[in-house]
Amino acid sequence: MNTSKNITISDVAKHAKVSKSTVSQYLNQRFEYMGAATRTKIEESIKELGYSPNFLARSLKQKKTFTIGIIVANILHGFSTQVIRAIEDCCNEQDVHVIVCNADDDPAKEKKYISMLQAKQVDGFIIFPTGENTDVYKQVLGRNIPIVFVDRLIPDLEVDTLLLDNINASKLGVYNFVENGHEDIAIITPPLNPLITPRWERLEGYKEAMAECKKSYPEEYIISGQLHTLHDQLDKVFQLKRRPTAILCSNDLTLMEVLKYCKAKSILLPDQLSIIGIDEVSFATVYNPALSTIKQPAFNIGGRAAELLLDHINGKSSERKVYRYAPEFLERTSVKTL
Amino acid sequence: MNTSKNITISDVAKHAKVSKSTVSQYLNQRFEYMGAATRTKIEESIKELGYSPNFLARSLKQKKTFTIGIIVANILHGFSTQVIRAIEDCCNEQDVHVIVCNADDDPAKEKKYISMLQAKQVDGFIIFPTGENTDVYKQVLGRNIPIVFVDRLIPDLEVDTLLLDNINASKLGVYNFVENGHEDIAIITPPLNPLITPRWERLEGYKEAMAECKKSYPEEYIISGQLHTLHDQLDKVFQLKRRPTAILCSNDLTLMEVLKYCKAKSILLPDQLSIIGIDEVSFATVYNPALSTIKQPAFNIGGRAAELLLDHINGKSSERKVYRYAPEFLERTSVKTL
DNA sequence: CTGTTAGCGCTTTCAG
DNA sequence: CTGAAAGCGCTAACAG
Repeated sequence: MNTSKNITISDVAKHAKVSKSTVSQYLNQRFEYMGAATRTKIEESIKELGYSPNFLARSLKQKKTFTIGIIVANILHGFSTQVIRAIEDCCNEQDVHVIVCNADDDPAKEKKYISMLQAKQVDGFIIFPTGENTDVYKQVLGRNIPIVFVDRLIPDLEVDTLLLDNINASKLGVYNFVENGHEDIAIITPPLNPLITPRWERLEGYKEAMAECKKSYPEEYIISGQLHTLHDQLDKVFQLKRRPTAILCSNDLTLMEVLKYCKAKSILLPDQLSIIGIDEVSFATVYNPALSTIKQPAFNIGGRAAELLLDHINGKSSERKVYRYAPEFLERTSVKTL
Repeated sequence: MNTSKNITISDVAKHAKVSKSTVSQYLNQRFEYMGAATRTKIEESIKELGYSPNFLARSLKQKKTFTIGIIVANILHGFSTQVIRAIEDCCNEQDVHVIVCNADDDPAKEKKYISMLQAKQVDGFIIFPTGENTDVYKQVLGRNIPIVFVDRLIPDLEVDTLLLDNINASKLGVYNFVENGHEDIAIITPPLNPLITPRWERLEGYKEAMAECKKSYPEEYIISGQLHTLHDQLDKVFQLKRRPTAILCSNDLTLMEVLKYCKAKSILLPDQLSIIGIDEVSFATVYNPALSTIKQPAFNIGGRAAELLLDHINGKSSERKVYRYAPEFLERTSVKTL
């Protein structure tokens, strides 16, 4: 076993008294036309010298790095981390590496990361897009580097996109409230940026379901804004003479805000307020009361995203399309029957 | 802007009518002795051609990838993800990339990842070691690739190691129980693998604190085992005539198990059982009751780990040592005063 | 079945 | 201030 000095394929070749290319053949498992003796010689030399091949050099030559980049809009969402885990599992099986970057909902950061990863010659991208970098996505695609989008739709781009059936996710929530006798149902969501698909789709689903169920709601019932402003907004809603008896939380982060608020104001769940959250959270079952949630099939989404990307990378490409995933309602005990 | 074909430094050189090396100078910000005219010419050519440099080639030449690898024993611990976030923040500032691998508490997987990352020529490692790969760590060190360990001590290795003062973490918990009048205090921990520092140190802290406080405990109060066996073990403990009134959860995962158990058995917190968890959890403040926790300064640990590693990589090395971090007790309402 | 040769795209002396 | 040339470690024809 060597210390310090890097040992290369030539060293192995010399030691085994063969040429570099023969060693290279060996490394790439092309034993077919190789003498058994040669093979063992090389094997031994590699062991003795403690040689390990330099991926960089190989990648440079092959123009392929066996590495993909993931750019996630906001790593703080449980959904993102679950999807990432699934992608990693899938990629590891095929010995492809994954580099994860968190754009922090900042298009400038996203752009920077895309450039960095391109410079690193990643073979493809899985992106949870911030939405404001269509030109950058186009440029990547123009270089024939495949992309798969997750969670958000980007218009006018021929790219596979996987996301929740958000409309139905919200509907599931509203229906459950209605079935349990609720009339005054509010929704809470992060800022309604039109570029962020799930947000407005989930709101849309809420509106549609409310209409279908013939429930009216004052505009204050659409509680939306930066996380830290939500507390004050909730305050206002709860001072309305027509107080909501139920709130649909459009993601895990807003759910946390509602929980914090209720705790601070000693609002008893579910007696004084019923809640349902879109996105599964780790503590849903152990919370008091157990939280009813609408789960995204994060694992399936991540796995499929990885498969699709890997297929495109390997040329097993098919037509690009949008894949919608059905939400799953997990009924627990945070909705009171009125 | 080009499509498909890769454009290289030579293309830029040609377009700008200078030599490759001049362009290289430009890319590396060595403008000092460069004609202003040349500089603008190159700048424009780069823009026009949509050129972006190939990191791989540069890395191959410079024998430096500006990439570090993180190998985490188990990504499911909230602590791990927090530390990783801190490392990433620190590295991003210096434009170094991070590749994260999850060993899943499996030494074989850890070994495989270390090899892969070495092949990728990472400049250094931050490892949450599984503990059973000392020879591999040595081999890496032998190649002059720096390592920093986090969370777990590896004997006989001259490597910076950052971890919690586990003994005192447990003590903080026990003391708080005792101050609140508890006599029958148990601890719950994952399997007591002697190679996994925090586990036995936390148990040790429990024992010491109990001794200091002159509290006795039957051996059943040391509840330890794989997560899925904990439910049954808790059952046994609660059938003891001397039932514990308090449990110290030695990490976030065991805390979850206790919470699940209490929920299943309708054990009321904190009236029928007081609990404190080591490791902060996202829902600690919103839980009912709010959970008292002992927090690790994950952000500081991660940041410092990155700094130390980057220093070693850049040769600004100092003596290797063990850094201990003080735990922080966050008192909330999951401990009842008897 | 094995060796020779020519690069992959970039950096880096060293001349000019 | 700029260019020529060598080479990082590996792969891939193409001969032999």
